[in-house]
Amino acid sequence: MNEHPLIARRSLATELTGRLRDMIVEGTLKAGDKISEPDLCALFGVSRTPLRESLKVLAAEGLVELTPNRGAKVARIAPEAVEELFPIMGMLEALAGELACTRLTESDLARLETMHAEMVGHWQRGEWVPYSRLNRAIHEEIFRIAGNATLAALYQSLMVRIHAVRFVARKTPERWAEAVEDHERMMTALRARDGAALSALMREHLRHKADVVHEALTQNLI
Amino acid sequence: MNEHPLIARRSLATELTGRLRDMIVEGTLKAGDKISEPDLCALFGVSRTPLRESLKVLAAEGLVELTPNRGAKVARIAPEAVEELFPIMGMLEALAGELACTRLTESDLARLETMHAEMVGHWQRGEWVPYSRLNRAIHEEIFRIAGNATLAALYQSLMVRIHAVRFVARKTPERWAEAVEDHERMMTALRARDGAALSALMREHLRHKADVVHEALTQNLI
DNA sequence: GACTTGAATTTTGCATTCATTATTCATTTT
DNA sequence: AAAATGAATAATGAATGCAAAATTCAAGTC
Repeated sequence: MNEHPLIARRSLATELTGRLRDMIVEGTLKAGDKISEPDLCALFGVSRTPLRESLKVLAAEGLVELTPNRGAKVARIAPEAVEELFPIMGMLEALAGELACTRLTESDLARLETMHAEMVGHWQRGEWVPYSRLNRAIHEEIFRIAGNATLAALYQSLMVRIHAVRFVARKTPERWAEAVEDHERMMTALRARDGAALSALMREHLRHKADVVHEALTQNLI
Repeated sequence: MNEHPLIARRSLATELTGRLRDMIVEGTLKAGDKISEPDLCALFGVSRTPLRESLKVLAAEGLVELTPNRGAKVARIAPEAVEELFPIMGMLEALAGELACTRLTESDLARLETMHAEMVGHWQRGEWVPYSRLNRAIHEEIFRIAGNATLAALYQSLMVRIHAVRFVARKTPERWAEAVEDHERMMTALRARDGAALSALMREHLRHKADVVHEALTQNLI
């Protein structure tokens, strides 16, 4: 059925919003950077109208700061804001875990087991980048299994806001081991389909993550 | 100090965003309504540029649906989306309650006691509108006490999304009594500064609220 | 009479233009 | 020389203009 999917048509503003969001998240545009409308217009070859529309959207998302008559800057996330976000994200992860337990199929579990094993392998070999990627993928998979699209989208949007601290969060060996240990416990709870336990574990896992970031933020400022 | 506060300057787009959001939340613009750019421009006496910017922002907030080349409609919230939102809001309320318990001062508690007593009075006299207003105020107060601005803002933005169901949620006498009972228990937990208990209660309270809405949605469609 | 077809009209997306507000930089003043 | 003033320049905010797309509606076909 529906062999010919709708031809996706995006407005320039929508396209720009995505590209700029990527540039901010990937660090091409750094926190605090002034965003010059003329420069970006030249870069993308569009006029100011769609660019300004997308800047307004990014401002609503909290990625850009708009000051009247003074233009746009890439939002500089305050350490306090990060510390406010982590408990929230912890709760969302907890909910995701709880829901995931109620809907988990055998194939879901098998997939998670594979991903988990692979992630642990990367940890054992000290491969930070692929470890991070799988870590992220596992969390996303749990949200997918949870089956609450609004929840997943909300988590995603909060995750984007703290993009700046991703690089800061270089874990010490102890912290890294702690994170892997958290994941081991999470897998145990998943196998038992113990929603309450998984929920609590995921919240604790996020609390640990918050600690890591807090340490990084208080030691060497970004 | 600072007798002359900064003169707040808002762009037309910002002003429009606020006004349109109010119109949608208050029901002046109803869910599913087509939003005609020329009409609204005439209504507010502005050109299309700032109006379009504000529509883009409202679309990002989920209040408006924009279809390429086909204009804007007031977003029609799907029952599934409502059911996805309630567990999320429940978690956020739970977090707010937990945090509030750790920061609650005597004067905070006194204020909540007053509000609660007044709200119960309205319930006893069957005064729905002032009851609702105080109910809302109490929840907002708990978020204020929690001291996490990001959390409060997030809750607020989700609350706005389900504006449409506010009117549906005409409680039956039993449901109304249940809600008041929930609030009684919440006050008890607050007095004892029992964060875990309050957290659980607030989540349950939201679950009840979700039930009321679910009943309304399945019986008579909006 | 219901269903197409296609021109006329309206609406939308984007570029351009104009007015207003910042910013920069040279000049003057202390 | 440092600070203050003001002209020149650049950037932003908003309106207008224009091309492309969608909608409307009347005429034609089955």
